[in-house]
Amino acid sequence: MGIHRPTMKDVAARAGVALKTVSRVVNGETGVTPATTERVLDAIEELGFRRNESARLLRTGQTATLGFIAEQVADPDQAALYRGLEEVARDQGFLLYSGSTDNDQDREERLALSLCARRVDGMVIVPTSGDHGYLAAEIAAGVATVFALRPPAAAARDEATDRAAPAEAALGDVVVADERGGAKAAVAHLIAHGHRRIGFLGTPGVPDALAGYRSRRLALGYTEAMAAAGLPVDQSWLSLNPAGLPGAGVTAVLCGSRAHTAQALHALAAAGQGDGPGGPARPERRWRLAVIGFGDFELADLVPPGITVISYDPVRLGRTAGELLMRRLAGDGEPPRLVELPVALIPRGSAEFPPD
Amino acid sequence: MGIHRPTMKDVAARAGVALKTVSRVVNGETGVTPATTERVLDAIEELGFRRNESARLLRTGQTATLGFIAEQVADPDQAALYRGLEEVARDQGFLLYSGSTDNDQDREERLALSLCARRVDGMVIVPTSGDHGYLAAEIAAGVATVFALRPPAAAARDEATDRAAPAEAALGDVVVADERGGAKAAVAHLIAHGHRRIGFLGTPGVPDALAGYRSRRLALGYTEAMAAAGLPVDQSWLSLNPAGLPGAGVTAVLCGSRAHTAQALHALAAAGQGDGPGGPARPERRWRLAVIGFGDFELADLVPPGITVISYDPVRLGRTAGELLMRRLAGDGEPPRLVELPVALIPRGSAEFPPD
DNA sequence: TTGTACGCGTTATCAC
DNA sequence: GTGATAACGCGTACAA
Repeated sequence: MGIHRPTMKDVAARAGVALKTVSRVVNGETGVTPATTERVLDAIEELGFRRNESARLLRTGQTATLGFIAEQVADPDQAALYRGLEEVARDQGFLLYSGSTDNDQDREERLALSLCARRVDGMVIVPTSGDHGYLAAEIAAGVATVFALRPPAAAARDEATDRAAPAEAALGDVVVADERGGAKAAVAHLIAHGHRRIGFLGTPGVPDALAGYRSRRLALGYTEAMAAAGLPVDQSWLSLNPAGLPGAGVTAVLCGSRAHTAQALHALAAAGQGDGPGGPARPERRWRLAVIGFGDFELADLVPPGITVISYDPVRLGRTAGELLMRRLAGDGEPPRLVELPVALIPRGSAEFPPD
Repeated sequence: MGIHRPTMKDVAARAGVALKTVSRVVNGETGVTPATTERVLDAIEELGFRRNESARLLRTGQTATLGFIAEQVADPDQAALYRGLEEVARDQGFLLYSGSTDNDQDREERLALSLCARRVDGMVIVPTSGDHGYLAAEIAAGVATVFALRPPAAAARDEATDRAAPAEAALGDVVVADERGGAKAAVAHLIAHGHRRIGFLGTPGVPDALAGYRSRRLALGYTEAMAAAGLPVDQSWLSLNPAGLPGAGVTAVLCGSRAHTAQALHALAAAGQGDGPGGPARPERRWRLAVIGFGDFELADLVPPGITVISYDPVRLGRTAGELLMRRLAGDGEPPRLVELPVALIPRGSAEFPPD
């Protein structure tokens, strides 16, 4: 509003000292008489002065600020990632800007450039699928950048060989979860329990969303694990329809996201004995299909028979991203790293039985 | 790093014009020859110039920045709240700082004052239970402030009469969910299904956490609803132990948080027929206790027999908070408002049957 | 111990 | 149309 916040100048005038003396007191520098200090502090108190950090940071050149750009900050995984990043930021005295792209490349670019215009020291970005060339100039100008949960321009990546395109690889560090390894472990788990006809429920065809990237990585691991076991894969198993699950000809299904897990469980519950979630007449017949989901969720152990999931630690992922950022800010000039965090299979019952 | 980002001065030198001309071009002001504009734009391109927003904002006085201070940003409710706030912020061209207090009053104060020192235009705060007098000076200086999910210094509130202490009420607008009304509706729902001995599982004794505040509000509504129905309340029903639930002498229980809902469900599953979540021998006997939770969660409909919850719309709550903030920034000088958003009972099965 | 002069990168007020 | 010059609120050399 029109209210004029007191500045150091005002404080100096009130205390009858020079600007620099106020600055000294505020910054706790030595070389000020206790008496003057007292006068300055009194003036600060009376005026309700609070140093304008923006002005200070303009002068000193560093902002002690990081940016977090997610596809959607409120998404459980990304919120947890944020949490890990915030831990690091807080410990190091950094403040955090945050924003969601909702999977819109223009929005990502606007957000990122806005943050750069405010001179954040670094950014953690959950990238959309688009091109990230617009960042090159900013990164070259010194804005440390870490990509999280997926690499930038994954479309340009050779996902089969897992080798990143050199240009994109040079943009910044990347921290991801090992979805591919997780899918392998899940399929191996199912095979160990006797399953042979295993399907995948996801959206590998959606290029733009984080969920699409994950689906592709999971599908890759799935395909590799099936091939390694010498099992044939019907192409329809890779494009399963939730509603048609019960008659899809598979005895087990790997779900690419929480949403897909929910869809599968709903479809199976509905197909059970037609009696809905109120409790089937023959509950032991309800779980003919083994289910493994990607992404843990609240009370997964209470959904009968307990939902087996592949999960990772998104908080740790965020912490790792933050630490990489800090290393860069400390002057680390090594080439960009790709960090792949392990995933874990959490068996709870929905995948620990043989096929019919 | 040591890299010198080009400034308007550099651009001016390169284009052979004055500083002000560059400023004019950058801001799209009228009165510049197309030829000069061209030269300036070329220089901008060649140098990779990007305006330093911090410097601009220092000069203009407004930062177009809001702050979001949560107990924990990654908490589902608060992440959703953030999302609603971000919608409003984005539409109005504001950037967002965010941070978590982890329920530590000092941390809240440090965060809030840091944001004020950076001259945010407004803040949305999920307050800790402590005193918020430290904010008075900032609010007086023009920082619009909205408290969300709980009022500041709830301890000083007369929770029985629901009247806020005047001093705290004057601090800023407040947006909360009507937990009290939700508890009333839940208890009435249970009574309508024939229940008479109804318990409450929560942590009303924890003063510091958001969960504690919610528990107290829910317990208040619970008590009122029981009294209104002329039903006696055994004091032990207000301090239930999850493990002792099956033998607590109640036929229904209202849970104060997702965590408590989970505890109750686990305890009941364990007590069921001793066969765990794998499926009870007599599933119809497993739900002797009616359960209503506060706070919806993923796949609540898949936990048999479907978990009935009281829920509200945290995204809407965040949007409301953002809109209140915008109204204040637009110059609204009305006395602080208390907005109470309605909650809804979502019946799914766990509370829709009579007592044994 | 304290103060002066200047610069950070931008916008705003005037002249020319 | 264009350009000096001051100003925003603060930090830093260097002088007093």
